[in-house]
Amino acid sequence: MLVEIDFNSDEAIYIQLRNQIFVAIATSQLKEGESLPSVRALADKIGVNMHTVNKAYSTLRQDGFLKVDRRRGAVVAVDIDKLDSMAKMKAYLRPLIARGICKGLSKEEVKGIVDQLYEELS
Amino acid sequence: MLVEIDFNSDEAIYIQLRNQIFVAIATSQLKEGESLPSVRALADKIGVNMHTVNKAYSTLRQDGFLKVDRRRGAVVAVDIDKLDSMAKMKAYLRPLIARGICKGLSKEEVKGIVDQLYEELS
DNA sequence: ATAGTTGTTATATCATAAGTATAACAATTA
DNA sequence: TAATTGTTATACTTATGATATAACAACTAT
Repeated sequence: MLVEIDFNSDEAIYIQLRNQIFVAIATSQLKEGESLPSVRALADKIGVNMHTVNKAYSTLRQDGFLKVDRRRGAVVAVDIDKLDSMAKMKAYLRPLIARGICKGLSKEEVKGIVDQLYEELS
Repeated sequence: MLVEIDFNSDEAIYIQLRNQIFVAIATSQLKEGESLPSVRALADKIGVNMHTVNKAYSTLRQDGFLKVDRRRGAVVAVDIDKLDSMAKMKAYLRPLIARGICKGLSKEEVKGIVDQLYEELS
């Protein structure tokens, strides 16, 4: 699993890290049951503080993407709650779609992008 | 144009404001060429500082949603750049779609939500 | 048993961003 | 002339992100 952090980005490091773990799980680079690097190891690898990685792991655990196994560390364990996931997706999507409509993007164009991303991330 | 700010939200006030203006423009509650409330008036109405509203207006201007006419104040003027808008939409969407795939959402389910939002926001 | 590693928690510090508070400016409007 | 427009400047407080040590209980390996 490769990690690329942009230190000049306006996006928080732990958010960048979380997003890349999303992508890694979606693309099965990280599979269910697989262990993630330890917070200290990953922090050392990408050159950030331990707590920054820990924050990413903590939010991922709270949002049902990881579980902590005392023996194996942080383990990919996706908690499936379809209704909740649909509701969150809709909430996250609303301002984005509104923005797109303002800019004249058609429903078909947006759905085309969704298709591209599913192709890219599945 | 009604504005609702959640002061307990983790989302910045000027971001909440910007998102609601996205929705207002998309739903034609705010039409092309129409004037927005003055920064002072809107700030007073929703109970925040003038500069918070000004920051929302400034980012909207920078991103091509408003223009400033000295005579009429902040005016809705959407700058259409299809390629740029598509690229931004894809960039914003990527981590969201990755998240959805992790949670087992199908391409059809996501596109269904897009349909709902276009219905709701057009 | 000892030493090391796991995630986690607790403080503390620093830098940046968000939000507030006044004040002023040039341009426009009534 | 007086008031309002967006904008800029300065200063302050608060919240958050990131870093830095340090420690803890639970587990692993030697």
